[in-house]
Amino acid sequence: MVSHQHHEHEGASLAHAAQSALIQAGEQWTNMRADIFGVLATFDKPASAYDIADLVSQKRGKRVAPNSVYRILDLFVATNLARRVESANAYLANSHPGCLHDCIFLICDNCGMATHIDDDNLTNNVRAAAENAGFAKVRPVIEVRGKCADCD
Amino acid sequence: MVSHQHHEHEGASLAHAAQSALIQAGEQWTNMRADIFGVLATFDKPASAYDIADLVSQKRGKRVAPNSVYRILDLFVATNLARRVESANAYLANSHPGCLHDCIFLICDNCGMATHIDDDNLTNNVRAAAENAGFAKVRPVIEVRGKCADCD
DNA sequence: CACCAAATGATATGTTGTAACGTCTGCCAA
DNA sequence: TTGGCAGACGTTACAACATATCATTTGGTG
Repeated sequence: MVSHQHHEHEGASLAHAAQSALIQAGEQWTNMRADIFGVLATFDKPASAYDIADLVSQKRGKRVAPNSVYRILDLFVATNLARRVESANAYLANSHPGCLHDCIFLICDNCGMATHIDDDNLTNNVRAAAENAGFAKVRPVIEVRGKCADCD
Repeated sequence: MVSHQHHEHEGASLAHAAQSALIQAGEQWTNMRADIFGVLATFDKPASAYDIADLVSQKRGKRVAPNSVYRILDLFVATNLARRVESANAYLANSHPGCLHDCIFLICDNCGMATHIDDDNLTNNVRAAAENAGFAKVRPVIEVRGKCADCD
């Protein structure tokens, strides 16, 4: 297996890394974006845009509409600050923004908890298989549903 | 790569194989189920439950509610007659019902066309990686978004 | 200041999915 | 025969997820 070294951030360190990555991408780190990233990062399971909208609304004492949240989540996904979990219609903060590669998500059907694996070898094989079949600009979506160790 | 041989059905042959598989599973092959499978099988791209509801309604000259379609699609997925494409919130007929294994779907972002690859080697590696991380009863979701050969 | 671009707000609506309960039909046992 | 049960399907309502459109605010720049 191809070894791959990187830092897993959390808390303030993660927010700071996200801020750097976003600015690096030529985008602004606004208060709204900071709040949304902050809320997203508190989840250990995929968060829906509506969940986030509710919490950010509380935090600000003023309603923030889902569409504003979607806009910013889309930006986060585009800039690799967050990932969309397709099988959950929800989002996760990327624990290593700025480090570009495919992730494999594991989501527990019972408690909803999500974790991720990085295995470039595996994801590259999926990419290769798709390209072999004539696909280009491929974006692998690799998620595994099941029971986590705690719920098993 | 582990070689894997099976028959790819289409048209009436596919419907017949689906019927056999469903009965094999101890379920009934009703007119409604036949109609829904029939419509689903005409698509070469993932079909939403609402798409199917519309077409089946036409075919029967009587409104069939999405609700009913979902019930039957869930049954089809459980019995391996159909697959859910998570990244499209839609469904595909399984071209080899009765043959149980993980599929890798390729979906074109441009035209929506979907195809699938069977690579047991690859899917088993994904399973193994998840089990290694403490997950049980794993169900891999492997989809690749990109541009198909025609749209490239 | 006047202007512009980017970010966010507000409102409406479209799409996907589920819950709850009613009806129909076929079967079987009393 | 009749009563009761189970499975399939119908009907209605609603919840959850997502996008479109246009208005307003904000901060920089000539």
